[in-house]
Amino acid sequence: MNKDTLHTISQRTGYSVSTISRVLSGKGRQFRISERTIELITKEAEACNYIPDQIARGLKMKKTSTIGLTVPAIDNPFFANLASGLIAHLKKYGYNILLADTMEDERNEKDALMSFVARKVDGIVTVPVSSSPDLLERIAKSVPVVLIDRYFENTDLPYVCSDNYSGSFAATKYLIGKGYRRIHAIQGVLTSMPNKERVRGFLDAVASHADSGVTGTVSGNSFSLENGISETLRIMSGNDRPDAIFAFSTTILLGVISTLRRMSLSIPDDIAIISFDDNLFFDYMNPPITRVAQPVAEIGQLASDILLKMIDGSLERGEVCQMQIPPKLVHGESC
Amino acid sequence: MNKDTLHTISQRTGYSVSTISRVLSGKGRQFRISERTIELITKEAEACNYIPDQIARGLKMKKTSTIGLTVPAIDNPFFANLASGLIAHLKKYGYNILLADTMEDERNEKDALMSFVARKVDGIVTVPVSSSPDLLERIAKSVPVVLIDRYFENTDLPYVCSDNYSGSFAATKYLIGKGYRRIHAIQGVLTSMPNKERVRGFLDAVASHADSGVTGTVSGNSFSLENGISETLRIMSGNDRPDAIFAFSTTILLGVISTLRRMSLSIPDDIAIISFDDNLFFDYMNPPITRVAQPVAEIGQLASDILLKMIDGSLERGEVCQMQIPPKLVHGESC
DNA sequence: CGCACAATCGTTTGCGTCAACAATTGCAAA
DNA sequence: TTTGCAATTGTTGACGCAAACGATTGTGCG
Repeated sequence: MNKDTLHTISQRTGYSVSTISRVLSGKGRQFRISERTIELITKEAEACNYIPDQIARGLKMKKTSTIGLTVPAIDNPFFANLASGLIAHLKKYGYNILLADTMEDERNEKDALMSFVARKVDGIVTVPVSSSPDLLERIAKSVPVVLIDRYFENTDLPYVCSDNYSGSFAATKYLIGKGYRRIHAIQGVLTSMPNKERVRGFLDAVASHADSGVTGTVSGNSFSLENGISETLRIMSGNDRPDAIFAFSTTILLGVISTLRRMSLSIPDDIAIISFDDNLFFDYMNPPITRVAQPVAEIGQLASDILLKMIDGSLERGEVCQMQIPPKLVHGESC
Repeated sequence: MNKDTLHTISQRTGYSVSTISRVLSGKGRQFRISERTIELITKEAEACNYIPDQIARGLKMKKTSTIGLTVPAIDNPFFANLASGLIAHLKKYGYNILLADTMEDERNEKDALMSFVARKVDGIVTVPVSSSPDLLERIAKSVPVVLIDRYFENTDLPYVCSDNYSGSFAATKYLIGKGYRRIHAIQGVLTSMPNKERVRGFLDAVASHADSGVTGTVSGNSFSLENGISETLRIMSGNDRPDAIFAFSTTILLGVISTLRRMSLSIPDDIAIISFDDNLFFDYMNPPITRVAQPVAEIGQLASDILLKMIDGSLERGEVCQMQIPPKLVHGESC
């Protein structure tokens, strides 16, 4: 299979390589190759199962029909869903996906991005883990790049993410509206933009109800299960227990839940829970979790649309294109 | 960034393209290029941020350092975990991953595989969705291919999957040991090998206890939430309710759980639940789910090891290499 | 002083494809 | 008959890299 090249077909049919090339890339009519020849060549190509060598074609055309995608952890459902949407959407336009899992490691990220450049991908979609945009900005000069979920201040790199501020703000307002007064937020990586925005939204919402005695505290330092566990333990063993916990990620949430359960505290009777992110399982938990669901599909769709526009040139290279999509509050029974 | 080629560096340094090539691919010493020259060229390459064009290199070397991976649905945690393990493992050997999501569609699978071939991947790992091994067998003649999870009878295509029969058998035995007597299994896609094996294991286990009055029934036809819901409704509204349900996948399980909850039946008091597959969430459900956990990481590891051996030739092309890994019963509190 | 042979680097080709130029017909109009 | 032009197909480089094959020095030795 697939040992044939334009050359071998040329030999077998007697036509020149370029005629074969033209016919098989659908330009036969355009170059006025006779119907008879077209049919003959097409038949031969089908017979021997010819598949054009994309490597050779890529070298010549400087276009690989490949998009590089990096995510911090593909086994995180949020990123898996993102990848799923991106892959499906970009496939429609004939693109293949080179996927790299950076495992939240800056070095892996660098490796992956360099590899993408070396492989001449037509574009890059990335959920960056690095704290600096330097490398990405260098790369963006020669390849279209779109960031997702996490982004940087003071750069023009295009990005799409959910509006973490408003999502966090709305969730906190919701808790307050439900009557909760001592709310504690367990945050993730301090330096990441989404986390900063979530903290800001949380604190602003609390501040706007300060006169009704609402207090908000924040602690934690990682989007991990362990962080959820240790912070829950800490705050619940203090003498000023909160009456509601806001988990800034799914993993944190699981840590919170398992710890509360071990302490025999019931949700939402003893303490209310609300979380960021969404997951199929949330609706099947006991109780179902109220959460701020990020519009993953939409984010992926928008990001790829921007990328495609940058590739075909309909979006100026200099043009700043940064968008935040409002997340949705999904009601469970945990508050 | 990355506009330099061996040629431009050659012009700037005055050395020939081949000298540059040798130095930059680490063969300077081997070709007795002088230390001075090596250093000079290396410096220049670093200065201009030279990255070898992998497309051109691929064309010449007939090796792309790329592995193609197809999964039926990357947003399914089982496959996401699989991909995660594979990517991490293959990265160690310098391979990049072309990921295709076939969305359980045979045509997508064909597209993806053809694309892999055209892109001259060095190897293919696939969770096939097609019911016929024809295409894969054709491809396997020119590119190393390893199947995962699903496989075909009567082929020599190498595969790695969990031992569905023994897993299913053990789970059923466990239920019986716990005292359950009327067990119903909700199955997935009838034609898929894993499903067939699970059914066989289930029925064999039941049969081996037929004299103690154990009965086993099977129904359903898809690894989906809907199937879980409709089958649960059906069997629970009959006048011969089972006392235990065996869900053959996570999605089926969720359907079962939601339906039971809507019927206000409590687990495991009113009815016991056991499931195939594993998931982080299982431990945080209420109650935690007892399940047959497939050794995803191990499967991925083994599959890539086999693939690597096929690539470097240390595994004969003709040699049959098919392995089934025993899954583990993970105890929750749902039985 | 000439020659062998190491030490050091260069020339050229080809991987498979596409595309810019050419080339070859035939046939109608002048 | 010549000219012109449409209708067909061919030739010939790149693309950037690696490797096969050479080429040029210089040094030690007989």
